[in-house]
Amino acid sequence: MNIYLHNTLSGQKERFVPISPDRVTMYVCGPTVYNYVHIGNARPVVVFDTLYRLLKRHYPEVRYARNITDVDDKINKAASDNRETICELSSRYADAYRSDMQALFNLTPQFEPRATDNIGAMIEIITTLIEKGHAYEAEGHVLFNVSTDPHYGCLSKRNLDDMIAGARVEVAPYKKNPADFVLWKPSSDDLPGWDSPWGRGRPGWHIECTAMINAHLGKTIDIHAGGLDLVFPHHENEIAQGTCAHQDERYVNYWLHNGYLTIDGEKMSKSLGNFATVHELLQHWPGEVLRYALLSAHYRSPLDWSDDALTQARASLDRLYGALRGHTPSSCADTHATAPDALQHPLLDTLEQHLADDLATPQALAVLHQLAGEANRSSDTPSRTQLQAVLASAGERMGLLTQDPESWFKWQAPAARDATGNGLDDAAIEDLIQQRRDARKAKNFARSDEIRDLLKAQGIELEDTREGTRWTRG
RNA sequence: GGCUGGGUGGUAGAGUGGUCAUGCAGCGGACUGCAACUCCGCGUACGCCGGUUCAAUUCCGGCCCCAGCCUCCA
Repeated sequence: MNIYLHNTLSGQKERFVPISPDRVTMYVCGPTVYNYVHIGNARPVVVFDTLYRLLKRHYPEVRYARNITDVDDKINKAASDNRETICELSSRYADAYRSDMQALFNLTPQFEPRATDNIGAMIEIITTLIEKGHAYEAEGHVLFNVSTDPHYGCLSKRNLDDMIAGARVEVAPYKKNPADFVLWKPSSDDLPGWDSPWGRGRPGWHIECTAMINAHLGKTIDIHAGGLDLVFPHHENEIAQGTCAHQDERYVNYWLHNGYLTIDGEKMSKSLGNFATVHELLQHWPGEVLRYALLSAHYRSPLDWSDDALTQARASLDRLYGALRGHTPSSCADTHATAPDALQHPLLDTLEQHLADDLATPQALAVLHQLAGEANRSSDTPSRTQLQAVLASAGERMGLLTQDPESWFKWQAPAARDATGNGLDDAAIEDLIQQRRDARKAKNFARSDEIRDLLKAQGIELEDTREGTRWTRG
């Protein structure tokens, strides 16, 4: 099966052909850790985690790196505002980021490089760039000279003249060209800094990714992904550095960019302040609902984030998990990722084809619902069990449906749990259900309904089945 | 000003030159002590104006509107 990906470089969907058939290299731009990440920051992680899962099924090895930027002026400012050290602050939010991403059912990449662990590699590249005449030193800074790169602008499809005409480029007096960007800048004593040939200083934003890619994945990699807002200037500058440092060797073959999350049609961003953090959302919603919502639109389209979208995502997952009820997930669920032939069903191939077609997740989700319908309709137990296994495996390809269905239905929001006295615990619920069962046996339906209404007032929904009464926390 | 995307039914969101997306919500029916779950059935859409065509939501042209990038942002 061929995999097709939309490459920002060509503006077209292309067949994916890795440099080596045995090993795919992939790098996703991670966050700057000066705060909790918002759900928009999680979109590329979830989307490209889905790509990672797809690639793992088709290639023997996928080397996946997702960086953490832990040196940045925003971090310096936040730490100073909080009166804590830069290291304390960045470590805390890096940990929060990892746990947030895990809560969204993202697999952990092989490499999670931190900028501050790779300063040496950055200094090396900067030195090379100076030697080759692509960078110059000025007033303690080292700048990349964009006019030495004839291809500058190839990713974002713009030329230098346009950018200068835009007149929004910061024009520092020491720049040869207004579009030149900083590779290294001086640090005063109160700021984090490292010794370098150009004095004590710290790296500019763009150089870290290039250095870490070179260090962990190689000079030329297959896939580099991130949010649309990184196309310019971040990735454009990376290409300039990466190719100029290596004799014009290609830096990245496939550039992938996800669209924005919006709120009321407006881009969610830290600077606008219209964001919801993953940390906060997880107090009210299961992580899987957030993941489903993020996958419900194609990754390159804008996706409007709202409570209604989350409510719909949850209802959709209720349906899918409802079809899985009574099915015990296999103890080694992740074998599905490496053994795609373990289960056979035409819809599994359909699902795989959708995912291989530039991550058509909305269509893939539709396949999940088709499978759920088939499972619900099947009357005999063996075929139902088989369909449930297929559905679970299909869901797992997208990082969904990996939980025990009963746990899904009994999930209680941390926010509700903390508000004591509000939520009934599981034992109290089971006890009331037992009382209701007795009442029903005695045909005391008034009492039975009374208990059901009482539970409903607490957000607990009951379902009477042949095997007994199930309940769901609404 | 330059450059990108996009406008689909109540809603979210795919897709296609002439037959079905799918979910949620809604309506009718079956099931149920009554419900819930589930199943069966139902609905209507493609920004505006032209053009090409036997046929356009889908192709072409124009227009309107929206979002984004050009500055830190996934």
